[in-house]
Amino acid sequence: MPELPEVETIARGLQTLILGRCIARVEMLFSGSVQGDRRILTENLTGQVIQGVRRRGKLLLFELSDQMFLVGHLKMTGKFLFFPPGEMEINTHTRCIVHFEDKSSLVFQDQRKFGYLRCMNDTELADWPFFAQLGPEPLCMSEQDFVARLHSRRAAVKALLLDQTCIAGIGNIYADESLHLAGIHPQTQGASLAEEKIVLLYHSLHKVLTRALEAGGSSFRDYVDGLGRPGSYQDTFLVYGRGGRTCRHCNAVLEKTKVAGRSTVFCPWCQPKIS
DNA sequence: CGTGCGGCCTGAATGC
DNA sequence: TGCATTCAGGCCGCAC
Repeated sequence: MPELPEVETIARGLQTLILGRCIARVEMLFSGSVQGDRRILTENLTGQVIQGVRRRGKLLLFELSDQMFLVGHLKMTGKFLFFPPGEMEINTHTRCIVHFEDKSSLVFQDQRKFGYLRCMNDTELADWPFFAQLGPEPLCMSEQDFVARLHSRRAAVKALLLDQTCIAGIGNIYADESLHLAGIHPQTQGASLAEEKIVLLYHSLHKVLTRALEAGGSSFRDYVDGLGRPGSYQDTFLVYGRGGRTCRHCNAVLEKTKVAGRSTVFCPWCQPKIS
């Protein structure tokens, strides 16, 4: 499930691979993977040149000519794969192929069909509610802003980390990992957290995201970057996917519960209920 | 408005 | 063995 570090790794990798390439044709193999007008994607992109590949939250933004953007959300199983000329491989999960003029290609695969592509200009992008309502980037926001956003809410702190309008880019893996590092119980209400605890969480989140970026992301299930390479941060998971096993810090048995409808693992000793 | 939960989708893992 | 159930999870839409 690609979160901030994975999507950032994909964006950086694809940037070097497809910058300046000109789109010859966009081929949709499954129309359900397009949001909005499908014809814009298949008809209006021909001749457009890739000007940049960026990330905002978990969104991948391909910047094109004429203030146009090809926007992609990978959700859980989405992948963007680049293939040099003559090397393209497609399978039953291939949803869309962007053919470039030099015969190289960018393929969108998505087993569970949750992910999507959409094409829009800069104004439409800015007016798109999901994009407009995204919270700040965790690696760019200030400590004070982070404290203010969590301290003013009554929901469970884990639900707040997952709320993309509160903070953008965090998913289940990095929520659990950063809460563990900060020693905070995932069910704790934002408003009842001591300010110094929220500051600690801010720095823990920074640490976890930075290390995950250095590791090229996490490949717990099937994440790979634009060249099909997995990340390695899953080797250092402290809690995610480790329910029932022992805490690497104190040897207590890690508990598995549900918070905000998501499977949640935490250490009952390192992350006590009252913080 | 803030919060919580079901549904979407597929395939791997588990249960009987 | 074979069938049925459970689980994973980002985000939308709905109910309270």
